[in-house]
Amino acid sequence: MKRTVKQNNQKVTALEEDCHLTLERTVRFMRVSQMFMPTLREMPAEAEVVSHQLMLRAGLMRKLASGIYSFLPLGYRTFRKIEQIVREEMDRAGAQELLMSAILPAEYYQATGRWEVFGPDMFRLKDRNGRDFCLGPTHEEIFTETVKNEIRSYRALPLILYQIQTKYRDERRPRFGVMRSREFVMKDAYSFDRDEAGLDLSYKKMYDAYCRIFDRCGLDYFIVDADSGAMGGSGSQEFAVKSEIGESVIAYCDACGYAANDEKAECIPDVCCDDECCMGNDMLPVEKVATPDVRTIEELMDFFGSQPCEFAKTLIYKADDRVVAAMVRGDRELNETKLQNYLNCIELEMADAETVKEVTGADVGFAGPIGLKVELIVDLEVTSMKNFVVGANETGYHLKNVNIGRDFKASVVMDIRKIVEGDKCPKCGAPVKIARGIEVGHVFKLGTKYSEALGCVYLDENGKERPMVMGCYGIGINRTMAAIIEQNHDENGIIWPISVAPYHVIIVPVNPTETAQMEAAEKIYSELGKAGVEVMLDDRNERPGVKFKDADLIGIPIRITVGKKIGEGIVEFKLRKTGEMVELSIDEAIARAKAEVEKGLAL
RNA sequence: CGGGGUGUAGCUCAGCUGGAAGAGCGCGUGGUUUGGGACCAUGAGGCCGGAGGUUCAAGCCCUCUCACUCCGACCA
Repeated sequence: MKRTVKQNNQKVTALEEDCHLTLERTVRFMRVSQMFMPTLREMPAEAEVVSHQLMLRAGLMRKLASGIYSFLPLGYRTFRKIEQIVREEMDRAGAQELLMSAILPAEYYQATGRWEVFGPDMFRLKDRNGRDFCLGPTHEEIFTETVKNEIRSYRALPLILYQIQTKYRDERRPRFGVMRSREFVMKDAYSFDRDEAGLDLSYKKMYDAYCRIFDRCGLDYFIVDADSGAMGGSGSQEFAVKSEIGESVIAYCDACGYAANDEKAECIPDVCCDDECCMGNDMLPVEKVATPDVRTIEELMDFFGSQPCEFAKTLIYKADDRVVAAMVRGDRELNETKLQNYLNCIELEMADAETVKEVTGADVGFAGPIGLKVELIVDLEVTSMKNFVVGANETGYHLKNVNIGRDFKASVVMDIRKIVEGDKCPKCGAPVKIARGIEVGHVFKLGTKYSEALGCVYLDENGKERPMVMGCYGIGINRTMAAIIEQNHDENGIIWPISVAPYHVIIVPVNPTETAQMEAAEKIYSELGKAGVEVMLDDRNERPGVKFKDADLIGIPIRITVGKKIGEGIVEFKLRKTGEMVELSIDEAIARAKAEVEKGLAL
């Protein structure tokens, strides 16, 4: 058999494109009277955010322990549909699915040092022989190891592998139901390329697949530049669903489309206020001012009667084993991620009072740059300030008219502040806005961090050994599900997009004791099901109000109500999303339902 | 990991100054109902989170502990 060198931009035939594998096998009929669907009338006390409340109320899931949930039939159907969308789009992008174990031996993590880095966030256990294992919090090491063991030649690259697997992280504070849980399902993909150019192609494929996935899920999302954090690597973007309850803070620009999360967002230095204190003034002589009990910026403002931007604050940090100082304008916040990246440390925290005293010789609140013995990282913006106030490194005193360059020197000047609403966009200069988002997906260019640590190498055309260039790509399935609910609900319950709805249609006979109504309902039920529509029949002997409330709560996109007008052959057709309701003949209702479902799945 | 809050029926919660464990909803049974979470009758359901202590007497007071939850810190 002739061996061919795979290209990252390989061509596939139209037939292959059409027939990309789908594993979907779905029950299409469901009688509500038979269903395990424990809906709750009242709001569960433990739930704070809407998605969490609705997932419990609609009987999608139940809690087993803090941050650990079981999915019930209705919830699991949607869960699997999201998985399936992810699967289809990964397959379409040429990634290959496999499944790694959830329980993993410690040695792989020890090899990259992450056995220690993860710390208590990792669920650890021992086998009967006392060997260390963990429940996998992420799988970079295992994928890398697997590929390392099997791939030798550049001919086998590029390669993208993925799995949809349960992950375990012993979060310090599980929150918001499934949004931050200790057990969750993640799609994680890993790309292996010969070089950076190959990585760029693989990354782009995954990026495009992600856009399709979140579009199909009906989500409104940002794609933002992100910090690659402990993952290491050269570039990273986050897919964040717009939501007030999101834990990612995003700076974005309507003018040019720039978006970055707040850890990453680059800050353009602002000239602090007006010409009064900044522009063209000569440097004034330094003055020492007694400022007893004046420590915070607010107190300083009162004391000096001036603007916060006429101060610079000096923050003392502990970075692993060393102590450093960081300086930002008085009204700014330090971006710890930026500082941490520069310092290349694992732990970064504000120094305790004792350390501050040791380093500055003064109590907390009087730290300043002059005479400090430790490394001093100064924010870019400070360099444009003149004659400003700093701590004197002496309890009870500040210094006035201090100037960088003349009075003290920075070890390094760089952007270390946090972006705020109204700052200049780093791309185009327009004022940026700040929003919150739920991180549902993340793509990273890892580079060779893991392949080098684990010896995942290949032989190139010249027989030379080179580390594979890797990328990794995650999507939180549970979190995506919750995010869809956050963006698609009203006061009555969930409003599923058709693409992920547990069933497409629910048929509600108003009075199940009326044979005419039941017969018509049964007919619609069987015809829709035969046509491939997923359909529920609410055949419970309940009052109509109960059935309507449940139908709304569980968010079935299309409701067909069979009531009194069945004598005239008329039923009611209602869309959950718009509330639009029309009276149609049975056949028209069936046709309309089929059309709506087709439209909803077309994306 | 720090700071708060809450643990009483399946769910949501009340329970006064320490003195016989309650309501609404849900559930079983019989009946009446049937267009937005019905009504009547009747019934089942409790280690008052756990342990210790104070007291003649503890759901209630004290100590410890566990769980859940919120805020913060932390978080590929």
